[in-house]
Amino acid sequence: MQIGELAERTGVPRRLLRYYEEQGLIMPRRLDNGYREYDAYLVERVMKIRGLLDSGIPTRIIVDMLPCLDQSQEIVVADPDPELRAVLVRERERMAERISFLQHSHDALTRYLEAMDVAKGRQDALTS
DNA sequence: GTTCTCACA
DNA sequence: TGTGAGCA
Repeated sequence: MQIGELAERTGVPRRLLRYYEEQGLIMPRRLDNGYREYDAYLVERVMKIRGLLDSGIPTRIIVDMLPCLDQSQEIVVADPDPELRAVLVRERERMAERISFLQHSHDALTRYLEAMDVAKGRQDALTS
């Protein structure tokens, strides 16, 4: 598929897809006319990349994680870099903190919605 | 329609 | 990290 279709199927603007390519996140083939040609599996990959970026993971780290993203076969790490591992552990900790924060916000929202429903119930009881 | 690059928030 | 503009 061409860039327009991938953009539509992933919800990621064409401009951004080219940017991801520039960052080494995706490598489409080229047609004879120079247009980019994307394989179908890249739809999922782009969405996973989006998720990682939205979680605050920088592109340079996502590049290193690429083999784990296309989870088709077993992950083989040729050269286990201890430094990269340390970076990834820190990222995972930051992610856990954000998840915790979101969970608290989620719970607070749930309580507020319940309070709204209670208020609505009182209102209905009065006006009926 | 697509490509690219440069500038900029 | 991501966008806008101008060009071919």
